[in-house]
Formats: sequence, structure tokens, C-alpha cells
Amino acid sequence: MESIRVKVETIVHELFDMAAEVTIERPDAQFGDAATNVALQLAKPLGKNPREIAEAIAGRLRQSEDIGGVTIAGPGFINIRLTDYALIHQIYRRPQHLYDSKNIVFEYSCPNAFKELHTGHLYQTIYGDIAARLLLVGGAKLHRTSFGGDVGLHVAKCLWGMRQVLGGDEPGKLDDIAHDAFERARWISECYVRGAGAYEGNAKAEIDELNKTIYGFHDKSDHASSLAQIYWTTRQWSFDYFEAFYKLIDVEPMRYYPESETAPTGLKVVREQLQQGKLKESDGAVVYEGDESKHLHTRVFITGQGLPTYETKDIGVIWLEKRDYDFDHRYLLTGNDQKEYMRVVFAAAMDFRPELAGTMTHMTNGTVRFADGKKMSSRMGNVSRAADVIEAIREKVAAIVADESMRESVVLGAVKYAFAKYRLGGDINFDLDETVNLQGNSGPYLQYAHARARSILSKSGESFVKPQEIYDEDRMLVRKLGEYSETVETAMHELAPHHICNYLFELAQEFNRYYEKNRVIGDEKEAHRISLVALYADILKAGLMLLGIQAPEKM
RNA sequence: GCACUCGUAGCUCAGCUGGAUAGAGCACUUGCUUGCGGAGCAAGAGGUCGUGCGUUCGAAUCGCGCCGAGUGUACCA
Repeated sequence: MESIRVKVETIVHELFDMAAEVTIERPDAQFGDAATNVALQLAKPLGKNPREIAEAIAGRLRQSEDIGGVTIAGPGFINIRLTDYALIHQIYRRPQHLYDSKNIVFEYSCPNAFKELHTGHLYQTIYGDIAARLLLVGGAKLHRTSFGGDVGLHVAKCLWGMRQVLGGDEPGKLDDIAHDAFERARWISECYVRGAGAYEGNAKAEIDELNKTIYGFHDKSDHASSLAQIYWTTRQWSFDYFEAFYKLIDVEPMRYYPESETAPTGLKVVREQLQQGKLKESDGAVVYEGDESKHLHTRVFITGQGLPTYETKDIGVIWLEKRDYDFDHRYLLTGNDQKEYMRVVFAAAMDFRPELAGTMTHMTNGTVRFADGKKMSSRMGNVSRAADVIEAIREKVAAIVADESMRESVVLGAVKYAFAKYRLGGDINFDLDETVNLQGNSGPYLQYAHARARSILSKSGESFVKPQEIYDEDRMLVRKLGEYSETVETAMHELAPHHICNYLFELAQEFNRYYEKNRVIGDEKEAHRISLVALYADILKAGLMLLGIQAPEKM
């Protein structure tokens, strides 16, 4: 398609001495393999009849050896039919490296220490991991990062709860709690609930005091006192739990920046910028004054009590990531609710450090809603816990997939695909039944499609040879196979994996249609057809791999 | 109040840098069913693309107004 675009642009330039931006579309099969509407666009500036322009361009295009035929349709669409050779050639085209040797930081997931991961984290972690894969495939030098709170009020509440449960500052008793990372995380979470309740009751002052004490563990490097030992041990439990969870869902781990690390850097920067006059003091707090004409709010960076806010910690993490990786570009994925807030942080960051301008992109995801929330909550308890979602899917998969060794990859295929198939931005509707439904647009459906294709290949004695010609019945399938590389490019460019999901599903449908009508094994065209099946299976596998989904040989 | 996001088939969503009869899955109706894995295929029904103006040869797509849903709007993250 790329070559056709260039061809048309060249022709337009030669014929009319104009630089037109040509787009090549994939038209309906009845029209051809490629189409362009340049003639319609040029009609006005040239003051000519669009069909006349189209005829002139078509005449030149017909001389090209890649092109089997050109027709003009409707008001002046140019429809192009490719030669068999060109069509086959497209299948072998590799996606372009859109991020070649770019040094990229991608921050996502961002769970708080001392808390469990919820469905929002699950969604964002999976989506982030896939987007990161796209950057990698695009040739980027990629650094995955994550950022979260290991200090702050939520930690104080939690530690207060631990004290109650342990019956005092008794780090020795932690050994008796649990040794499994997930059970430990659950225990921490129970302690948090206790503390949060007490904070609303009569323990507020005590917990506020504890909050300062915890900051002190970092400032004074206190690892010795009993309470500090509880803190450092359970903090590590949290990190181990993150690691265990990422492993469970088979995603790459990230470099984690805890707030205790980013806050000092952020504070230093903020105080310097206060001196520079980029920040102002207001009611005892340090604020960044928003620009109303740009719809930026005023936000507090250091509170009246001298504590850094999230804003300052976010500045800190940007500075640390810049220091550690010297990124060319930084992508950040957070929930929708942080959109306006982050605009201010970005504006402040660029104000403090102008060279950051244009190097940061904020992407946002919507919230996960459960289609069958009632059913789940009654059975599973806390619906929103990420581990419970995986467990619920596991139960459903167990009922469908007989081979136990296959189940886990189907579970992950189901959940990853379910999240990847939505365009990023809006709230998503998570329907457990649809997720594992083997009919329709789901991960397991595509995994099955792959296993089925492999099964055909293993039954044939023919080995793969590159197809040399295309029969009429092959054409639709071959066309679809050829769309792979440009689909990946689109997904890569927009960091939008849903394009790949849609494509793979359409490809599987196209193949099923083909397979329904054309016998492969035992047919006189077996050798030829087996090669198409092999190309299909390979593309399916490659696409699923981009989504972080395994393509099993059998199911 | 102001800002941002969203509103496409009964449900869940694609399509949105303007183009040819608006697509898919689920659900629904009918047919294929002794099968190379039918977890499939074929056909059907279902849409004033929230709404009204505007720009354009052409609008689901761009602009403005309105209606509806959600989020954010200084010491939380």
C-alpha cells in the first residue's frame, strides 16, 4: 500500500505539479484491492472534473507492473486491483519501525504499596504491557516504570491496623501470618480496613502522628525500631506481591519508583522553582498558579503543613526518570480522572524545564464496570480485586477446556483480549461470560482458531512453499493476510491494540469461510493450500504474541 | 458556573486526519450437520449514527447551539 501511495503522489506531482496528500484505502472487495479519492480532492483546486482527473491518473497507474487493473467508479474513485505477485508480496511485508532507537519511558500500572491490586490495575497493567510491546516491536529502547505510595496516610492507617492485629509492635509475629505473597497482601489489606475504620473513629490523631513517624523511617534510615521493622518487612511483602501478580498474569515487570524516593527529589525541585518565582506561596501552601485562558487549575504542591502533595511527587518521578533514562519520550497511562490534574503537572514540569516540551504524553483509561456485578459479588465477595477476577475466569475456563495444562494460557488469553479489544479512553464493560465465550470475538476463540490451523498442518504431508499464484477462491483470504503489517503499524502508531484484535478476528472469520468451501487435505491443490494455512497460522500467532497472548498448538 | 470525556442495531463495541449501500460479536429467526477440529458456514431481521443548525460536490466523522451521562475544578491520590 505504501508503494501505491508513493506512486500516486508521484503521478499527481508529474501530471499537475501539485503535492497532494494521498490516502490509500482498503475498499469493499467488489471495488478492488486498493482505492484512492485524490481525484475528488484535486477537483476543486484544479478546477477540473474529478472523473477526468481520475482517468489521467488511472492511465499512468495502468503502466505499473504491480497493478492488475484500474477502474474509475462513482464520482471519481480510483479503484486498483493488484497483481497476484503484489498481493502475495504484501503478506511478507514487515511492519515499519516507527520508534526506531527512540529512548522511551512508559509508566503504567502504578499500584500503591500496602494495598491490593484492583480491576482498574488489572486493566491498566494489561493494556500498558501490550502498548509497551508495541513500542518494543516498533524498535524503541523501552523502559517500563511504575510509581506508587509507600508512605502517606493510607500506610499509616494500615500500620495502625497491624499493631492491633499483632497485639503491639511485634515484628517477630509477622512470621506466623502467611508465606504466600497473595495471602500476605490480603492480610495487609485487612489491617488497612481496620485502620481506616479507626481513623473515622477516635484514632485520627494517633494515625496522623504515625504518618509522620513513617516518613521518619525514611528520613532517618530507621530499620531498627520494632515498628520500623514491621514497616520495612510488610513494605517488602507488597513489592513481592506486585511481582507475584505480574508473573501470574504474565506481563513484564517495571522499575518501581516509590513515593518515598520521588518526594525528596520533587521537594528539592519545587523549592528551587519557588525561588525562581515559578511557584507562589498562598495561604501558607506552595502552589502552581493555573492559567485560566488555558483552563489550567491552580494546584497545591506543598501543603500548609510543609508536606509534599502528589503533584510534587509526580514532578519527582519525572525528574528521576529523566535522570535514570534520559528519555526522548515519556508515556504515562493513568485513569481518566487524572486528566485535568496531569495537565497542570505537565504544564508545571515544562515551565520548570522547557526542554521537556513535547516529550510527554498522557494517556488515560476509563473505569471497569462489571456487566454481571451482582452475580460476581455474591459469589466472590470483593468483586473489584484483580486476583478474584482471574480466579472467576479460571473457574469458567475449567468448565470448557479439558486439558489442564492448557487452561492457564486460555485464562490469560481471555482476560488480556477482553481488555485489549476496547479503544482506550471510555469506561469498559467487563462481561465475564463474553470474555470466555468461545463463540465470537474473544481470546479463546482466536486461540482455538490457531490450534485448529496447526492441527490441519500437522495432518498434511506437504511442507510449506511460498505461494506463487492466487486462485479465485484464495483472493479474499490472501488480501486479508496482507493487511497484517499495516494493521500493526496503525496499532503501533496510536498505541491502540484494539486494531489488532479486530483484525485477527476478521482474519479468522475470513479463514473459516475459506476453509468451509475449500478442502485442504487430499485436494489436488493441497500443497498450495497448506501454505496458505501456514501463513494464516503464523500471522495469527504473531498477532496474539503482540497482545501478550500465547497461541497454543492444541486446545 | 467553567473545563474535559462520552452518546452508533435490543445488549457490548468498531468505524471518527470527511467520501461509494453505516460494520462486527452476543441475543433472535431459518437453513447447512454421518465434519481436513461445526468452538464453524450461509441467509434473515434489527439503525432518523442523542438532537437542531451550519461548512462541503459529499458529514457518524468537522464547527456551533441544545438535551442526556460521567469526570475534574488548591492543601487526597
